[in-house]
Amino acid sequence: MPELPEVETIRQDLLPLLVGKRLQTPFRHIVDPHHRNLERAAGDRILGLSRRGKYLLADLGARELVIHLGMTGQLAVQAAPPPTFRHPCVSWPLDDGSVLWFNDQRRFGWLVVVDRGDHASIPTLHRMGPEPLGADFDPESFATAVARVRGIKAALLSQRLVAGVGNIYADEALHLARLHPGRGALDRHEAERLHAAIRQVLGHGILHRGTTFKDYRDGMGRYGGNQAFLRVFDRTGEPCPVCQTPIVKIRVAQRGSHLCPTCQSPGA
DNA sequence: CTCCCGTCCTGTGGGC
DNA sequence: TGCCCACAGGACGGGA
Repeated sequence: MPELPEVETIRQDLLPLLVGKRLQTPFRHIVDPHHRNLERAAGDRILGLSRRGKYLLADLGARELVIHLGMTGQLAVQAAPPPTFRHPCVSWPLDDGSVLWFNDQRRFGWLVVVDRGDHASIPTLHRMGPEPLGADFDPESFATAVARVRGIKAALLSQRLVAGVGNIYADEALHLARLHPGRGALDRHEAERLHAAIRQVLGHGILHRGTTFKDYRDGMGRYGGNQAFLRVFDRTGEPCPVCQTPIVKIRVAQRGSHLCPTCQSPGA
């Protein structure tokens, strides 16, 4: 499940392989409504590769290629398809003989060409909250926002309070901030703890080149390294790194949620 | 408008 | 051993 650190790692890997190259006619290996208007970008040159939350944005000048990797999406830029790409969805030749390969086992990923900056057809991107590692993700605005929420984990996953947090880093940040995922409105101190925790877990995730829980690979097909540093995610029954209480897994916001029942008591 | 929940998809693993 | 089914989850969209 690529979240902000994984997508940022892929962006850094692919940037030098894509910028300056011209997209040719894409080949669709499968029919999927998640892959929209790709033919519109045939002939466009890739001018830049940026990231917004979990979305990759390839700047095509008048247009933009928007990529969301979903659960299992993988990208590679090379002449032949990586042998591990057993579910190829789109292969997109570039003008230097290399190919942008998109592989997606569970097909929750999105590939969409839009007019540059026109995100109206992509609701989550359109309403995306501030970049967590940017200056406009400030504690004051965040505290105001989380003072109104019904469930803090659902709010984090919505992308509207802050960009790029998914299930893994939500659990990690909530544990670091000592907040139960089912908590409602947060007070000022709690909000400041969570704000700092989000920055820390995402920053460390990038430094470790992402978390490979199962499927994630970087832009060169390599595993991430952050899984060795996870505090609670997928550590059910293992001791809390703070107090040694066994980590439990519960359902919050329709998602599996890992937490320490001592550090993250529901009432605190 | 917001909130909640079903839907999409396939590999995996537990139960029998 | 082999089969079946529940489960995993990001974003969307329909209904309340």
